[in-house]
Amino acid sequence: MADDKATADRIRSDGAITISDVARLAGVSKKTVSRVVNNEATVSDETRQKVQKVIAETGFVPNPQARALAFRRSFLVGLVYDNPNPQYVVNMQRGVLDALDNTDYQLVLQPCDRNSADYPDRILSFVSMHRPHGLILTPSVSEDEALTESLRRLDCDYVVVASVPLDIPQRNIRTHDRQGARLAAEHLAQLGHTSIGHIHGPPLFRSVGERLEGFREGLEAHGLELAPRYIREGAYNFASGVACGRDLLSTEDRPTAIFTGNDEMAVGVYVAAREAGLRIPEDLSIVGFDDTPIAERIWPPLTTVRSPIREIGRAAARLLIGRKEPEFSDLSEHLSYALDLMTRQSTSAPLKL
Amino acid sequence: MADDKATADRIRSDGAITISDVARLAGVSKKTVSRVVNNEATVSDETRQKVQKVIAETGFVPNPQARALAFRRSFLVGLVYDNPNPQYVVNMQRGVLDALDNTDYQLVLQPCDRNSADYPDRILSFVSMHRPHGLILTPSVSEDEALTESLRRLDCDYVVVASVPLDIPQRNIRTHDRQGARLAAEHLAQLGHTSIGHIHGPPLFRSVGERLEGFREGLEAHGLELAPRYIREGAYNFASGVACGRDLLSTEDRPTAIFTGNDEMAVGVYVAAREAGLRIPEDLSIVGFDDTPIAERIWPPLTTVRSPIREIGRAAARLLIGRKEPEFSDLSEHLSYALDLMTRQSTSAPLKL
DNA sequence: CTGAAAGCGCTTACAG
DNA sequence: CTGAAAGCGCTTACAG
Repeated sequence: MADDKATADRIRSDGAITISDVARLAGVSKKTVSRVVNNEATVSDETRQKVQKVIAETGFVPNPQARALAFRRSFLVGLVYDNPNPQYVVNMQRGVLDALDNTDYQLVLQPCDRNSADYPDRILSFVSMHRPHGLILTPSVSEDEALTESLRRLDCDYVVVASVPLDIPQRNIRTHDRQGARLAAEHLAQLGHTSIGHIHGPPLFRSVGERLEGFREGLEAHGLELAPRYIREGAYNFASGVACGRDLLSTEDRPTAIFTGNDEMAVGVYVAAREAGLRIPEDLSIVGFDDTPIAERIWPPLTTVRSPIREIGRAAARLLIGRKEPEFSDLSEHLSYALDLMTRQSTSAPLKL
Repeated sequence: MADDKATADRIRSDGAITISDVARLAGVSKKTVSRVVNNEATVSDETRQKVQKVIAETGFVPNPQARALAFRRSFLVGLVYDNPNPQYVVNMQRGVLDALDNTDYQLVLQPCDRNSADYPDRILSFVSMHRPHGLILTPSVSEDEALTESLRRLDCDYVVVASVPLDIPQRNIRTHDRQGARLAAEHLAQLGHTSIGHIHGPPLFRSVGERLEGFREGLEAHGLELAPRYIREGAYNFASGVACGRDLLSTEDRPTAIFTGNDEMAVGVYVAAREAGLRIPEDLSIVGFDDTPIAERIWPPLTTVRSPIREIGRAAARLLIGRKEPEFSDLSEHLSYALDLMTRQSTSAPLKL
């Protein structure tokens, strides 16, 4: 009783309970409390329960800064991205935050630009300064094998999200862009299109090649060809969609359908079609990629390949933190994501069959 | 020489230079190095230069975890938001990241939901656990005075972004939503509209009242009235824009122009107009708010009030970290932001004058 | 203007 | 299975 009061008095006035308080209250050493907190096996059930009881009663939460200093590793998870599409970024963030919810980890943002002078250095200096628990790399940075090698050298854990197998499976969340693009091709082929164009993104993204090849394969499966004169290179943004769309639609034997590497460029093609006096889908069918919100809001609503970005972000974060947390360890079935085709009103059979 | 080698040998093999290394190499105490790093005044020029030279040569970067533990304050800046608009979120993030660039601070994301059961607690427990350098609060969380009071009690610094004066000026970045809405009203009045509707957002946001009142004031300045039967409450999202648009346009004496509280709802009104067989802008003029990317991508491009969100994010972060960094201290002229009207093709004179 | 000691709240390395 | 000591890399509080 008197003892309880005396110990209570020693608890700091700002209300923060420390490991020493818990140790004293439970009548064990700090090291034992540490063992319980870190879920180490070698603690007797009796001791563990005694400590857990005190932790629950006091509301003790270990100080992340102190743990980080001692562990030489912080509780930050870095999300590294160079995707110009805000919707992609937000969805990925949401997925990661879903997984980090109710854990000790915090999400810190690391946008980057592979063309910038300080490109890998900024990321690497974040890593060596802050020693994050790990990094989640999204395309196209995820495809920079020089970067991942540097991370390994710095002993920094990471997960890559990519459309191709890039790293050991335990570090790779795969999206089947090739298969998704094939769905787009089959859809257009089944509608009866034969003159079909494609606007792809910057070749820096490995997904660009995957989508192109998947699309080509899908057409070939229906005896169709993707003619080189119907292929254009865009920049994954709206303006390049407008420009490439104008270009493709200005030729005499223009395509009757266009598949774009993302929704942003598809929306650009809408503008080019309008300028050319072409109705969608009667005169021109359009298929996008990503299923971002604008796909549903624009008129006519855009047929597009759906990529479950939020789920992918969640899986990536779980994979990263799951290496230590046992409850997240069974992820084998989530390492790879198939894509769907969202069929809307921007596609129909071509008029001039 | 032999001495140099001996000291060099003592530097840890993982390449991390510590304050002790710098102190030894510069022939001063750790405390003096600490003074230089933290820009404290009471160091002689000679000593300061000696230390800075060693810091430059060794590439010493103070360990943020150790500093955080000793300072009882981390180098994290939390961005707290409950805005459902991804574009707003991304732009705000970009602005904050602009300001944090080349500083020691990292951005951590704290999305929240004021209707959730763990609403303020999750934020407060982040604060008491991670002791962030400060928080940036955006609408509508920024308007929760119970939250800011709790933050002050926890001795947590913060900056609020809001359309009304909410806190002491040193903690408040203001956006002049009222004035922006007035611009929208004047534009429609000058075009000759007299039956004008308004779809506002959830009253939880103070900006909703500001925009409504500013719009009303702008109309009244032109002798026009905002009739209660032309006012609807939306949810700041696409679906509610469609629903409120349908509702407003289904009446016999429907308005010839609609001002919506954000672009998302404006795009919803496009759908309702299309369903009702109304042409934009000939039969119906629409004005949005925010100037998000969709405003330029949709057809016809949307006239909307532009809010410089990225700049606001930058100013908020500079204000927060500027309390200590002298180079950011002159911010008086950036504490308040006027809005512009982006006039595009969704507005014109009404047909039935 | 400068420094030696103690401390921030944890974990590691070691011992038993 | 458990603990005492030392250490992580800084800053605070104090002394001079």
